[in-house]
Amino acid sequence: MDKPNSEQFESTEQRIFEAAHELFTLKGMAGAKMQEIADRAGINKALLHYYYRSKEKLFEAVVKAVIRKVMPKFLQILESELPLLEKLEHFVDTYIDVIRQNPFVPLFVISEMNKHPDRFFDEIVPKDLPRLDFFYKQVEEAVATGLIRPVAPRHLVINAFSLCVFPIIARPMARIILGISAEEMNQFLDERKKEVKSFLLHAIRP
Amino acid sequence: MDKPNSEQFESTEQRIFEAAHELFTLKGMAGAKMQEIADRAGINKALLHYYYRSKEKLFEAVVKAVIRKVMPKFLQILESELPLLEKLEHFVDTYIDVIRQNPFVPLFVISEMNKHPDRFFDEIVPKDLPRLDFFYKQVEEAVATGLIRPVAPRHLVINAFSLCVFPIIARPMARIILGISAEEMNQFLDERKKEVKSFLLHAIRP
DNA sequence: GTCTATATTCCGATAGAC
DNA sequence: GTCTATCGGAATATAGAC
Repeated sequence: MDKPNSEQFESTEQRIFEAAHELFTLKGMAGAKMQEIADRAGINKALLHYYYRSKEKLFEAVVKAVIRKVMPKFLQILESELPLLEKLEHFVDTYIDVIRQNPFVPLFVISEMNKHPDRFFDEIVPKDLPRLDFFYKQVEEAVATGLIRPVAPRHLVINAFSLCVFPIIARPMARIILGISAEEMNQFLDERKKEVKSFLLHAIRP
Repeated sequence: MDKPNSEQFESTEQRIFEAAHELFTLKGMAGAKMQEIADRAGINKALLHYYYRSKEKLFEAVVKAVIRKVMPKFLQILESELPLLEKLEHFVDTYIDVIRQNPFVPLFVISEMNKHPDRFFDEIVPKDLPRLDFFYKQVEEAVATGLIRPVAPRHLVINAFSLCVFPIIARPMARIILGISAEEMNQFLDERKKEVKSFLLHAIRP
């Protein structure tokens, strides 16, 4: 269907996007160069401008896609119909899995959000993001019935995110803090799902 | 003692360093420009090269200073002689305070560590960093005496760091997750010290 | 030590042939 | 749609006067 180039199963535009995604998440907006992106996509620099008008636009496209893909996913888990404790376990399991597979994405998003906070709130974050109303209600009910001790629902959410994300995005720093080898660090992260679930559930038990 | 310039109480070299510190932590190596740094230091671009040979060297100086100043500080708290539970509370209190005053430093360190992990382990991280041997022993004893439930000491350390650091460095993201205003986010972070301490201590109680 | 002026390299963007 | 060639500006770095 396409040009008979050996590896050209995806469209050029798609290949550009993927190369840009990889390099932007790795090096940030200023650090990634158009030439590099073109090289990785296996095309010429001029084509970048043909498909996306400017570096700025290309960057925006990547940021927007990442945000719109990642953010709703985890909020939806929290808003699902699962019972509270299973839900928290499910959240930890899937979240840690996804982040370990894409370790640079969260740090990229956090960095860029800090550099241009206004842009994100005005343009990039989808207006229809799930809110956590159901989750909050579920927590309050669990407190009322004595299933868990009294906890502030918002802090519980952020605690769950923190415990999952931080050790992975700050992996080299964690290695230094713990004073362990790369090998041991891998093992440490392998234990992480079990440990975080245990920690979370113990923290909120009555 | 110096030139009688109105604001020149610190040496030029120092002013350059501080300007560089500010801009590098804010924008990263690629994002900060030499011209900007010179402007903020109130001197000429050429002087940057007189004191520090290149942008690369200036950047290294900043990174090295930040790491060597910040990292030992918190490890020392964990290695202090305080009883375990008070120590954890003290750690949370001071750590959250410091990070809220310098919200960009941890993210900067984490980002740069991810970009050049080897450099850090080889050159930048001080060889005499405190190790957490005493802390680990203290945790094991607390488990043995029944003061706390059985927990993996390393995960406890990283959990404490995660809960303190993440919400502050990922502040805009946290705002989006929680769907709250800037005002409410401030209040949320004000509650944070209390909530983290409570969460940590509940998580490890027998 | 500090400045102005300039060299040099790099990078984003465009023109124009195919 | 894709390429080569090139422009124009920005950023790092140096030369040289004071």
